[in-house]
Amino acid sequence: MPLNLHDTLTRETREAFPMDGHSFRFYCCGPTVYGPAHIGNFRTFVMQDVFRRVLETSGHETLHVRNITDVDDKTIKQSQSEGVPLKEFTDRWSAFFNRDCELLNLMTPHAVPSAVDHIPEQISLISRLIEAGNAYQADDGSVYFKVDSFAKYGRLSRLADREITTDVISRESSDEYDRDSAADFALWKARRPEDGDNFWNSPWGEGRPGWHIECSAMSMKYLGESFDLHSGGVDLIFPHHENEIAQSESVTGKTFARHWFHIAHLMVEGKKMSKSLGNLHTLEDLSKRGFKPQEVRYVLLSGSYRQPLNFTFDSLKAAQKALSKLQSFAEKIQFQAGSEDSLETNFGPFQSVQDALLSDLNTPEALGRLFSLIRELRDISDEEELEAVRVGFQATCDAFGFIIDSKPQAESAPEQVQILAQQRWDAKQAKDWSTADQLRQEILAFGWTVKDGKDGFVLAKA
RNA sequence: GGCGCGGUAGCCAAGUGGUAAGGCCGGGGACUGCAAAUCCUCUAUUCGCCGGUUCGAUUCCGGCCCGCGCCUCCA
Repeated sequence: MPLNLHDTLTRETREAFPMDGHSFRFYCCGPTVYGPAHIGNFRTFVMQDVFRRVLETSGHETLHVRNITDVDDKTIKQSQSEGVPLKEFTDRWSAFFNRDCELLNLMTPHAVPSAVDHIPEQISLISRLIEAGNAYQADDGSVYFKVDSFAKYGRLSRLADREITTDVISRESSDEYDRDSAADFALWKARRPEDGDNFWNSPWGEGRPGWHIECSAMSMKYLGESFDLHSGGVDLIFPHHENEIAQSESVTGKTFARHWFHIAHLMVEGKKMSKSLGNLHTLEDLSKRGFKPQEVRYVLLSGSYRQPLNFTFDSLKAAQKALSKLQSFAEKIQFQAGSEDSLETNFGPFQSVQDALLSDLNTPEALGRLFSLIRELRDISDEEELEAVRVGFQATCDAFGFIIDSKPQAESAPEQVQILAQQRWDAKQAKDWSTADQLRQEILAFGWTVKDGKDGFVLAKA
């Protein structure tokens, strides 16, 4: 069964398949590294990760590229205000981003190119655009893409016939760059005093690349002039992806990306995330509030990627419970998580879960089926059947990117607490209930709680 | 104004032209010295409002109300 995925360009759900019949090549617009990424950003990256996982658990090979945007107005301004060189600044936030990705169990892309590391490639692309008559240098030294030169401009966003509103005109007049038409966008930005040391030499003088050109240059370098799929948040449809198509196809004359995959935004408590509302959560913030990255991942997968998803603390708590339910199931079937070096492809009894994922990455439907199946499969005792359940559960966890293990790493309690807990257990074995209860209170005073099992106790933070 | 999306139980959220998945919360039960965990079970005569098409619509069409996104560098 193939993976069917909605395509923004055609507005149809189409089969996503590798054009070379072998490896699925796709590009994801990565973060601008000027601060910590928030969970809205990660909704996009988590969905892209699941997309890759669904391909790989279906037996496809992938070639996954995700860039780092490390030069733009924000990175420059922010690094300057901190008095740090741009590279040092962006390296720091790139590392921070990578750490968050690891915490969320995102598979590492096969290539993670950065804009600053690909200045020559971008310059080369711009040169070709000028030669082909699709770009021009304005009086201020900047180079712009001539939107009128690309007939298909606006096809992706369907904004081709949009009117120039007063809003746009006022922005244009306050723009510090000169261009022929308000729709034209910068490929190369001439050096300005406020850019400081952050400029590079080019055939058009000192300056820096515009935003859109980096993704064209890097995607084509690593994936070829024509590749299988391009992805990002919905906000990138216009102008970013529209501009990438114009630049790339003007140069190559070939279809840039065959499939466009866009992820809807995350809302927080029914509202758009914004700094002013104070609802821009990061993994670090949520961790301080006691929530684990995997729980965040679960919430991000609990809604359809094509619809805005409402993030609430209630849903985060629901995710905790739901995951512990999977944990219980894993313990019941004595599941041991395998290595993630290669993903399991045999879903077996969990086939219907994979089917839901293959149906336009319907993660909520897939989760629904997973929980229904768990109820049915938990009482299987035949060892052969049980093994098939374990394998299928592995494939399921691999597809969602969940790490479930039947042996949870218990937080090690202070020695004092462990001694008390052992004493309590001994008292309990001696049926000395009053001593046992008293010790439970003492343990609680240390912030720990005891859970009894058949053969012993487990300590957990209260 | 232009383009686009959505309104499903207390919350999150799927889905279908044929009579509403799943998770959380809540109720009941089993188990349990206590506690927790775990398991079983129950909970929308109804899918924003009003019309239309149809044997039948939450699902298709039209109108209305409400919310949201994008409209030049925000995932």
